[in-house]
Amino acid sequence: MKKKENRVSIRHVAKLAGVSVSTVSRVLNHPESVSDELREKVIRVIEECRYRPNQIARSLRTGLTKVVGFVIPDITNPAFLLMVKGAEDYLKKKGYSFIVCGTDHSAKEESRILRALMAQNVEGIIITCSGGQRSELANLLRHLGLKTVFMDRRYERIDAPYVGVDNAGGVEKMADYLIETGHRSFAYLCGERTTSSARERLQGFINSMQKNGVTNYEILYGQFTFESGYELVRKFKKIPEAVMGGNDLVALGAIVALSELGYRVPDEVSVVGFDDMFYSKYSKPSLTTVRQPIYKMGFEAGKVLWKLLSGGRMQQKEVILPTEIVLRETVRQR
Amino acid sequence: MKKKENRVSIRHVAKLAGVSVSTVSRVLNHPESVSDELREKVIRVIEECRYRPNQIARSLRTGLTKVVGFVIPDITNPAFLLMVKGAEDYLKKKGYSFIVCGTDHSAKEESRILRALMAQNVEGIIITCSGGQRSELANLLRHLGLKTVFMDRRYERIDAPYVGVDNAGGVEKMADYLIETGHRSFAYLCGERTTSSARERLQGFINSMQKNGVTNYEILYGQFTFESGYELVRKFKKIPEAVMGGNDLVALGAIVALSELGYRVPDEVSVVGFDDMFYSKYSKPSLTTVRQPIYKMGFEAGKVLWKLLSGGRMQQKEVILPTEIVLRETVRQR
DNA sequence: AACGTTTTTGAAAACGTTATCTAAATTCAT
DNA sequence: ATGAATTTAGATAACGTTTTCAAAAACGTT
Repeated sequence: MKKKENRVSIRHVAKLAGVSVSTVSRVLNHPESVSDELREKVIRVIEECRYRPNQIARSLRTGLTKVVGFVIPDITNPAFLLMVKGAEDYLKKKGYSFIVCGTDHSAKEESRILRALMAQNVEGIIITCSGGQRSELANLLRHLGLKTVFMDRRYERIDAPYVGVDNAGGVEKMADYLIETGHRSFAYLCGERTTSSARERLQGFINSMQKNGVTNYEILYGQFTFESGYELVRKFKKIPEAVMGGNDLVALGAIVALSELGYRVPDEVSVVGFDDMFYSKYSKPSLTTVRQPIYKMGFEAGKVLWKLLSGGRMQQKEVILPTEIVLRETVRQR
Repeated sequence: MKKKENRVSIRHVAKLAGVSVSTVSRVLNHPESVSDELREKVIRVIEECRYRPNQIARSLRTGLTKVVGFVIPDITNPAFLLMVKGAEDYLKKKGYSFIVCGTDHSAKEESRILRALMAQNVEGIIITCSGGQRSELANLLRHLGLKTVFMDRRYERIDAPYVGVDNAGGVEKMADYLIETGHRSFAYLCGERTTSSARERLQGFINSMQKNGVTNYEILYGQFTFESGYELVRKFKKIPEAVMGGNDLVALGAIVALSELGYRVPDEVSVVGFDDMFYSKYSKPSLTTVRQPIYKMGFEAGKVLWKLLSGGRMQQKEVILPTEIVLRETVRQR
């Protein structure tokens, strides 16, 4: 049996190549500054003994870990992970690795995670915060001095870049469409108001109502879940001609509650969502909804973080992506 | 403006507390070995200046990073992430942090990721491998000497612990049930045969057929996707009385294909799935399926990895979790 | 009071890199 | 050729910890 599989270090390489440690390091980091002869020799040795620089030692020395963190409310929600994937796809080309953490929607867990990330010396984070405007988060971020970009959900208490979608614009457009197609009474099923997205979407709804002079509407508050949509329907004062879900999940929940109550969708009630999540096109009837570019949002957030990390000054504090309405079967055609 | 927010190091603490660096380190790692007096003084200082040990330096010194990696085929699939969450919930109590990587079902990407993980000096990994029995993976793992546990999908070419569910048993039980309830002809819609789960489930189906002496069945091969279920139905030689999906997604796909073809589920054809994913209970009609304890599987995998990391010898190379059949609306009652 | 034991502390050496600084070698202009 | 300017290479000092080793202090025992 071999002695013990001790990782090969830069020293071994130096010795084998008959050069100094410095030279090997230079070959790795500033190859142009070493003569062709030595460079080739060193490279050969590196490949022969399959040397890989120890990232830990490198980090300690340079202070740079080439790791970024993601903080999202729910590690089990495909939407958040699609964002993460977008950001990763951009950032991995720049040589970064990733730690992704879920907070279970808990502010306390969020703080814990942020500290842990800091102890791991991540260079920066992309965060979709766990709702609320708790000052705790602001203080922590400020104190840790962590480069941060907010994604999908705003956090006003701190001056960091934000990338999201045009929530208000999206539902406003959809509400306009519903009015155009002859719907006259509405219900809006709002998600957690502690999140900026819920507030913005609600605002979009209100904007459309006011702009079009319709007053026959009802707003119910709940969460961004299927169950919430299901329950909220049963609290309607009066069944409206159109119900708008805060996202696809609540819209789907609303649809089954409605059909259990004996209302046919879309013949008697139209229902729309927001997200265009995977399943929406397969549900029966397939869901008319506002599509948001989730992956793209992550990708853009990645870009922004990279700009932050590479020291470039931010020209814009926000990037807001457009949404698109996708027409399917849950809206009655007149 | 302050000088520059230089992180406070163990040296600062030592100086402020009027003790040596060693003592501070000991307070952190072997508190019992330092006198009460000094220990308290040091702890006070640590808290006052909010000192947090630099994990990087610590890792360099000890060779231990307190980080484990997860490698899964698709970072966007809630099922995989629920497993990950299970493992994290166990392992975070032991002080670990996590890197989770998706391979996009690509063996090549998988290799790349494994190397990257190694360069990050993760202490171990939990992997749901990207299908196939490519020797590449075995070689890599062997060469890297990474502590590994396989989750959900077996990989026979290497002698590492495996935690999964009783795939064969689950579908066998379900098939038995379908036979009991009077179904006489079957179709099995198999997922990627490069995965052990697909093979085991198929085997369970065949076991039941043989045991019960039924020969009137058809096996179709595809993927673990909604679309695959949808397409496979159109290739039936003859519509069977019961179709079993390799997972819920393909079952759901089969249901819509079937209803588009004019067959009513469950009155004319029964359909069952495997997984009991989130949406299955809400689909219309709600899906009868085999539930597997996804979160628990991850949790157990976490346990096993921890045993590996803390040097304990594995008493068992495998942990196989039981499945449970959940009866809903897609099976005709006689 | 003298001596061995044990406990508590500090100095210093690692861990594997990169960066700074100086010495040697080369090039270039006279 | 000579000296100045430039390029190339090596020694060495960090980075922030933990651990080893030895010294100092405390404690018993005679």
